[in-house]
Amino acid sequence: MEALLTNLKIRISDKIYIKDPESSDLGRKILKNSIELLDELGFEQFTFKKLGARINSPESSVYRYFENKHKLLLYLTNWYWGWIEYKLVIETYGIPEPALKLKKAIEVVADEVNIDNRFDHINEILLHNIVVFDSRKIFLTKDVDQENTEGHFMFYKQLAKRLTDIVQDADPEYKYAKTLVTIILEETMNQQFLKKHFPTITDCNENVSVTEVLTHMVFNNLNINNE
Amino acid sequence: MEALLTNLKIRISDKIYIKDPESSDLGRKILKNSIELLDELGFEQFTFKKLGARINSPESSVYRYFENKHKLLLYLTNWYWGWIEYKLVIETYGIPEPALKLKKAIEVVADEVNIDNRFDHINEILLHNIVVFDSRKIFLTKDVDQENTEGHFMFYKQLAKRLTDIVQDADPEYKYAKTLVTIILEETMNQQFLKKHFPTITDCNENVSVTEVLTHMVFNNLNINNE
DNA sequence: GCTAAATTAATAGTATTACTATCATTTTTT
DNA sequence: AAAAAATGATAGTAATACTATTAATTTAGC
Repeated sequence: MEALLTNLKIRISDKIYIKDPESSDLGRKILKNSIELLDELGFEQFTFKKLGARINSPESSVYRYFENKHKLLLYLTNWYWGWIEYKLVIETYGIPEPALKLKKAIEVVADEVNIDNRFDHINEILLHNIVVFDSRKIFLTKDVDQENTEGHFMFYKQLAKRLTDIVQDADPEYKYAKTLVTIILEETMNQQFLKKHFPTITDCNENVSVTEVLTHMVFNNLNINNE
Repeated sequence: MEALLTNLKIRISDKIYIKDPESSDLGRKILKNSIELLDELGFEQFTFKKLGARINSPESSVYRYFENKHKLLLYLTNWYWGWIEYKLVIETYGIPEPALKLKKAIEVVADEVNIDNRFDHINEILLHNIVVFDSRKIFLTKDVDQENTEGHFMFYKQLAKRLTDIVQDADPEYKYAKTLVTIILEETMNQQFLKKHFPTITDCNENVSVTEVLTHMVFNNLNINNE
């Protein structure tokens, strides 16, 4: 099965890029190196000029792929959520029991990330760091609403919807499934951030995983027969 | 009691500003107008030049109070959390019953904000909008760790600690009090944000308040006798 | 009420960022 | 081999995020 799925492509909306970065050597080089550079510098310090210097291309060439660095970050986070959704579907497909399915779903979202060899030139571990650190910045701008109508956050919303269905399947009576799901998604990232930078105000640490805490919290909230 | 407390001052660490903005007319003008302008423009579009234009002072005068706009935002969010902590102490002081105290605490953190006449030149409603929208940006920079050691996030951590004690009082057996508290704090803001910009992925709306949902979730998690 | 000290205004200047434009060169397609 | 497309090399602009300097004004101490 693994072998069959090589050279998969996560399809990102063409409104996010000017020229599909997956369609050329330079484009793929931009993706690979922007992930590495974003991880190193953070979003604020990252510039197309620095990226250009790193790949020995003028910044104007980068601008032929992405309008600006915000769109590039948008591309990468969409890729990340698309990838998580993809893993979610595959890994929960064969599980008939709703509670077990939910348990697995939380693992897919919250567990530590490993390199996925099916996708070349994307370092999923570094990308995960970027998502933890910078992904909220794509929402938190004055253009949210317009970007939202343009479908720039589709993958995230789609993933939230899919998870909501799983929660609702596990407990059809539960009233706040949507909020519970956004808490799972946001707090996965937030708790990972706190664990690293503010260890005194979180219970997550070397021995207690984010998955463990969130799973506990979710199942405590739901009313589930067999668990 | 209200009257007694007029002209209170929330003490912000002097490492955050160059000159105390509460100490002069110009300083207070900077605070008042930066809150309004940040609310209008958002953090990214806000500049000291625009602020200067609004208050008819050169930007160089603003730089005498704050090193840069990041520090200004830090000042304002610290003020906000200091204010919430202050309200928390006052409003929960007389409540002996731990569960009720916790209930009240969540209200103080998550309820809609009103103008507090004890603090002139600070519009708490606008400030709350800024906190919902921009406050995460003070953490999410490459300098977090250094800023943290310099005590720039004291108010937030202090508030988290105080809330953790209240949770632990209500249920001494609960294992994940710290994480529960950071979820209350962050999701207060996140759910308010979603309610406004992504209503399809949250249960919070006109009729269902953020306080209600978070309270439900917290109490569902804890093991509490009388409630 | 005067002097000194501190604060603010007015103005100019610099390095960096976030782009856009142009044209030459290389690569790809047919 | 010619045409089309992509990339490189280079230049330029407006805005941002500051720093510096000097003049004018306000405030504080006596």
